[in-house]
Amino acid sequence: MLSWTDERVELLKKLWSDGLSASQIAGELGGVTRNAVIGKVHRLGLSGRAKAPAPQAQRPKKPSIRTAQPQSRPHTGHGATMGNVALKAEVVTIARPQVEYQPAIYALSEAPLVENASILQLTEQTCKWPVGDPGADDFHFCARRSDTGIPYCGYHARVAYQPVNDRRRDSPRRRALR
DNA sequence: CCCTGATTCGC
DNA sequence: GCGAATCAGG
Repeated sequence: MLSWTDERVELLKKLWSDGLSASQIAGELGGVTRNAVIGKVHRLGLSGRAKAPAPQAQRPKKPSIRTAQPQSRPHTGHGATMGNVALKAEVVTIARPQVEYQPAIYALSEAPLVENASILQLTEQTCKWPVGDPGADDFHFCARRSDTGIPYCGYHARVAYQPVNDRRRDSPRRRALR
């Protein structure tokens, strides 16, 4: 069993005060259940968080990396004036889900916000993709910018969620329609 | 049924 | 001290 080292306790305190749920913290720490986390929180006297964990209520939204489908396309060949075309194009642009396009904007070559980032240095704006063997000394997190509302940079978002898309493509529902 | 934190109690 | 089992609740 992994013991509560000073480092792990420190991380627990940080994540707990950040409003993460016990199960989320257990997932970050690894090797412990949410019950263990809650038990530790109580023994540390941390129960009763200052701020509400926000309305993160039910399951976290799974960001979709599907290829964006424009709601409409400007009809360039059917008598629309230049002005109309421009107007439609503008509407389409506004309707674009930003998450879908961010991966194309963020290249893997961008420098991490924090070099060799430890989990303690990750924020809402840093990619949480683990790099290397978690047991190795040089283990760290990607930490490239990710302010798209998803926990990964553009590159790792593709890596992380592509399998989900594949599964969706082969869902029973889709097979039935084929 | 998914999830949440709180509590108990054998280890 | 630890955490699984259990409880009460959203």
